Formats: sequence, C-alpha cells, structure tokens
Amino acid sequence: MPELPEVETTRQGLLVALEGQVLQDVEVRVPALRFPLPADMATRLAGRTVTGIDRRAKYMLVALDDGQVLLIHLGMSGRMRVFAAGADRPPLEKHDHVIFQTDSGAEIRFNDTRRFGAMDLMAADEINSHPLLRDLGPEPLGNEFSGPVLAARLEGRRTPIKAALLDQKVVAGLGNIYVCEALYHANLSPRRSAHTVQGVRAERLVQAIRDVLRQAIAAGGSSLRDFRHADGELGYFQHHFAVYGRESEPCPRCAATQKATGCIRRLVQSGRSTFYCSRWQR
DNA sequence: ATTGGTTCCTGCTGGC
DNA sequence: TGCCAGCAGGAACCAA
Repeated sequence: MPELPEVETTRQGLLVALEGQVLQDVEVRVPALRFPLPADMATRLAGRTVTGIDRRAKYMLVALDDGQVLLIHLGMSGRMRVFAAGADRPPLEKHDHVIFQTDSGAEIRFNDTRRFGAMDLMAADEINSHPLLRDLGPEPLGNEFSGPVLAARLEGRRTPIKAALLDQKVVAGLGNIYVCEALYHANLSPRRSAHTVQGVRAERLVQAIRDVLRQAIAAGGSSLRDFRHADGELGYFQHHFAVYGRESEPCPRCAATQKATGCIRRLVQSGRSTFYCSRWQR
C-alpha cells in the first residue's frame, strides 16, 4: 500500500532513470484508472525531457522541459518498474497500464492491479490550484509541520485521532500503516478524540510521525503484497512494524519489560483495521 | 463544517 | 475440491 515512504522510494528510483531523459514514446494500454487518463496524454508527453521529479504527499510530480507537470498517484497497488537500456524485459503483464520509453532505451512500466492509481497533466503554475493537490495538509517531513500546527488542525474535531490522521487535509501522506505505527510510538490511543490531541501530545505525535516516516524511507518503504522499488527490489520496513499486522502479539515495549502477553489488539475504525497496544496507548 | 457511509477495482482468503 | 462472499485499501463523492 503505497504511502509517503513508498512513494518517496519510487520517486528516487524514477529520478535516477528519468532525469534529463527524453520521453520518446508513451503507450497507454488501459486508460481507465481512478478516472480516465487525459486522452492526449501520450501525445503531450512524446518528445519531452524530464527535468525533475518532486513529491507532494503521495503524489509524484514529474516536471517536463515545456512547463508541463505529469502527476502520478500509485493508489493502493500501483508500481513503477524501470528496465534499463539493454536489460532483459519480461513479457508485459495484465495490469501494465502505461509504458514509457526513453530515447536512451530505458523502459518504465506503470502496473496497477486494482486501478486506484491516477495520472494527470497540468501546467507547472497550476500545481497549487489543482483539485487533487490544493486541499492537502502540510508535508509531515517539512518545516511547516509542528506540534502547534497539528494541534490547530485537530481543534474541534470529534472524530477519532486515527481517522483524523488518515484525512489528507489534516496532514498529507499518511495511510493506514504509518498512522498505526505513529500512534503507537506517541503512546496515543487510536480511539482518542482528535481534539484532545493538543500541547505536548501533539508535539509527541508530530515527532513520532516524522521518526516513523524517516525510518521507513531509509528502509526503502514497506513491501507487504504489491510494493516494489523501481528496480524491482523489496522494501524492508515491514520487518520493523511495532503493531501493524501483529494482532495478539506482544508489542516491542511490553516484550522488553517482560509483561508481554498479546497486548496488541485489532479494531475496525471507519472500515479499516487499526492495530494498537492495549497497555501503552492512552 | 464535519462526519460517516459508499464506491471504484482485483486478487486473495475463509467458510461451507 | 470448488465456489462465492467478504475483505483489503486511497480518496472522491454523497447525504445527513
């Protein structure tokens, strides 16, 4: 499930392959993603040079030499796979929806089993007003994210803190996995009403979010089912999950104090699994 | 304004 | 063994 660390890992892999390269040919095999790909996307991309790739939340923004920006979202099963010039290329798969060829002979395949991914084209000066980007909250790893900023965004919200953190308008880039992990490291119950996370609790949560995201990026993201790096390698942060997917196991801190007996519980909040330590998180 | 529920999609899993 | 219902999940959308 690509969240911020997986998107960042993908961005880094794509940047190595694409920066300064010319998109010689773009083939759209299946345009029906989350919404239809722009009908003229292949035409507008052909012959353009990639000048950079940025990331905003879970979106990659591929900058082109003519002032256009290609927005890419991986949805929940999207992958970008780079095949270097001259490298072996396995046959196209069922869910390889978009194929990019560079003039130096590299190929990039966008594969997305569940088709929740998205792509769009815009002008560089539209980035801040684009419907998918304009309402996003602060970047959790950016300077503008802090305890007071998060606290202000949680003020008056009666929804559980777990649900609030999944809302991309509160803070951008978190998904189910890293929200569970961050709440654990901040000792906060996922059920706690969002508006009660103020002051030192908000500071603690911001620190936990930043720490877990930084560590996950350093580990190349998490590979549960679908996620792979652009070169096909697996991320390994899944081995460092404290609570996610570990129902009825002891959490790391309970294990360390030897008071551990299946302290990790699972509950369902707004239709999604939440994992937490029943002893530490309040 | 905020919040909860529904929907899109496919592949895997569990129950009978 | 085989079938199908249920589930997973990011985020837009709708209704209350």
